[in-house]
Amino acid sequence: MAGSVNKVILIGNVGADPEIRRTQDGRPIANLRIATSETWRDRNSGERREKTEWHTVVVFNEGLCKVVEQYVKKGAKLYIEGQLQTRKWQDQQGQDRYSTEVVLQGFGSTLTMLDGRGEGGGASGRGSAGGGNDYGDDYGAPAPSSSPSRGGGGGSNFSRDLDDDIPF
Amino acid sequence: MAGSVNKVILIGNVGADPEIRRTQDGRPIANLRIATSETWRDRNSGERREKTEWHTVVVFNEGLCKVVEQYVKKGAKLYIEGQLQTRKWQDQQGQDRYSTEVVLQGFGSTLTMLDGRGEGGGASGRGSAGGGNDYGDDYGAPAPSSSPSRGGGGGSNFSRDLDDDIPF
Amino acid sequence: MAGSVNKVILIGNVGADPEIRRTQDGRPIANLRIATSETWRDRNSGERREKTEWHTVVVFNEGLCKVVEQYVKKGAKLYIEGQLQTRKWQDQQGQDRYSTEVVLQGFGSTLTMLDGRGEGGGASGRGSAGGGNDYGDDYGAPAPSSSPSRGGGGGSNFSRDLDDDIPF
Amino acid sequence: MAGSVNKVILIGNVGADPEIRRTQDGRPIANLRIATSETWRDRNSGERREKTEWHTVVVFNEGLCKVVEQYVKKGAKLYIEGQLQTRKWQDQQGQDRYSTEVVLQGFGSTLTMLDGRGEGGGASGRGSAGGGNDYGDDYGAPAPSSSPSRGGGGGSNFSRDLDDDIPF
DNA sequence: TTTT
DNA sequence: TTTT
Repeated sequence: MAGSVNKVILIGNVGADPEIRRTQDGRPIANLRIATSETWRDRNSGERREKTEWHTVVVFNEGLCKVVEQYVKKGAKLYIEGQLQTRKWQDQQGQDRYSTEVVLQGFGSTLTMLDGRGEGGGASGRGSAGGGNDYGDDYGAPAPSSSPSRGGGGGSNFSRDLDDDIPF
Repeated sequence: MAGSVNKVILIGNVGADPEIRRTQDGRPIANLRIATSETWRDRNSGERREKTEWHTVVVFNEGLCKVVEQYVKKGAKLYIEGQLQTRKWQDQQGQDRYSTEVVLQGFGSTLTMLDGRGEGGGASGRGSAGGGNDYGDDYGAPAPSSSPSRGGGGGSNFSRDLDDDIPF
Repeated sequence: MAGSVNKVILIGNVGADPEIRRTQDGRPIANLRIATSETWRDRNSGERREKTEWHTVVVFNEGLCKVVEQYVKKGAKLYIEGQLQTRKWQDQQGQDRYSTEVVLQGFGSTLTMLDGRGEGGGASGRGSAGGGNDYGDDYGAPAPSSSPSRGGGGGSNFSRDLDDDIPF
Repeated sequence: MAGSVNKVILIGNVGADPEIRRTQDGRPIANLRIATSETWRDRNSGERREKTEWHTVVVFNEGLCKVVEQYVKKGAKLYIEGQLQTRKWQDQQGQDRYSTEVVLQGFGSTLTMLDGRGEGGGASGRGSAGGGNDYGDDYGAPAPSSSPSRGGGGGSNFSRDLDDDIPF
């Protein structure tokens, strides 16, 4: 479909240290749980109320996974830009189940640390994405804020991620 | 949590005529299924490939529900701005299940028709939201593009929606 | 025009303490300068490079102006959601000049503090916008994160701001 | 600055056929004027009012420039995702002037046609950006919806665009 | 200068 | 289940 947009923007806090798994062919996948919350004052009682929403974020991009692995800890405040994706799976009873996740994978996906933790000596913006690979040519301090690399090394992660049916 | 953002932006097509239900106290809730899709060219085969993602959109705002009811039909192209929300429910076996939806409810939620269908004589932007109610003071043709009303009549839909545990 | 979107999202740091002015009829207007920056590694030299962009942000909303006045100081990190607006003015030679600003005024505009400074005892999200006025019914600590109020008191700021030709 | 975001999202109509210029070294730059507008009903008079905002959009990305050149005509409805950028220039009196533009250049920039005009036989989403070049490997119908290519041919446009001081 |  |  021409003219389609699927974008999620979150600013929230990481609920637990991220898990990093690997596909059979060695590519990393990071899983994050991020909380966003709203507070408001109840019209009747005047009490302050809060509602927290938990989001599952899945990072397929190799460069962003490195950032997650090195810098993102429980409690970190992140800016996330990704896409909504619902995947189907079977539970133990063989029933179809669906899980919706915020996926950071291809073009336009970003993860930025907002609380300045873990910065190993240098700031980095998305501009660092200008090279073929955000991190491979980065011999100095790694980048705590970054965008996915594309077209690096043996081909784009993006198209392969869509082609393969990665078991996750 | 101060400093939290939970935002979803979609541009896609409606998969079926919307369903409008009502809560016990008469407020409307509209359900939409929206498809977004990406196409790309496979690196190896050179073939064009496509992946469609389906999103469930739930509209709690009364004014937006009217717009949905009157103008949104199967096939319509929409711009949606809402929030991610996951709700828990029990299946027939009594097991916990979770569904993630794009909710249009409070501040910042928008729904805009992008294909010009169904426009009953007048355009309307989000500026129409300046009044106490987007539609109540709209003596002419209703607005196919709009933002939620707030503070109208007997209280904010928003806080009541969050307070009540609406069975949907 | 039906189907129009004009949205700016910034995360950056405030360059100087904000200025608050007032219109003839007493409504506040806050001006902020916000810096965003990108860093990247030069492909040839391998050096890290940085480019900073400065944005002028104008806050018309009364509630958001209070937040700015009380909490936003030089150096604060903010999340801003507003609209692009270009206004025409005459310089001293009588020549037409144009200035483009990020305006926080009506529906969908937000300002959120991301560094936790200035929080006077309670967090507040956009949910607080559910009432007729975000701050007037806020008997406790004011909210450092908020969305514009609408429809409060003597009418909507939004429509009046658009109707009036405020000299700013 | 770690943790910086500079994003503009527009949906609007193109006011005139785009202009395409070239830098000394042959790279294309497209200029677009895009109108967004809001309509609302005046609180007092009840009249419908409209305000149109004009945006200058500058496309540096080579692939997106091709799309603009081939498909974007006066009147087209576009979705644009870019960055705010203010550049300084001197007028004929030697005075400093500033122009703020929405720049489509590097990571995260997108241009999508929303009205289906000009589509030469095949849809293309941002997924097409998975390859080294969005258009170079596209021997079939060109893509009316696309994302910038990166890392194609003799280096990233992005870093060179930032390095060079392109006279535009 | 667009669009509705 | 949409759209191209």
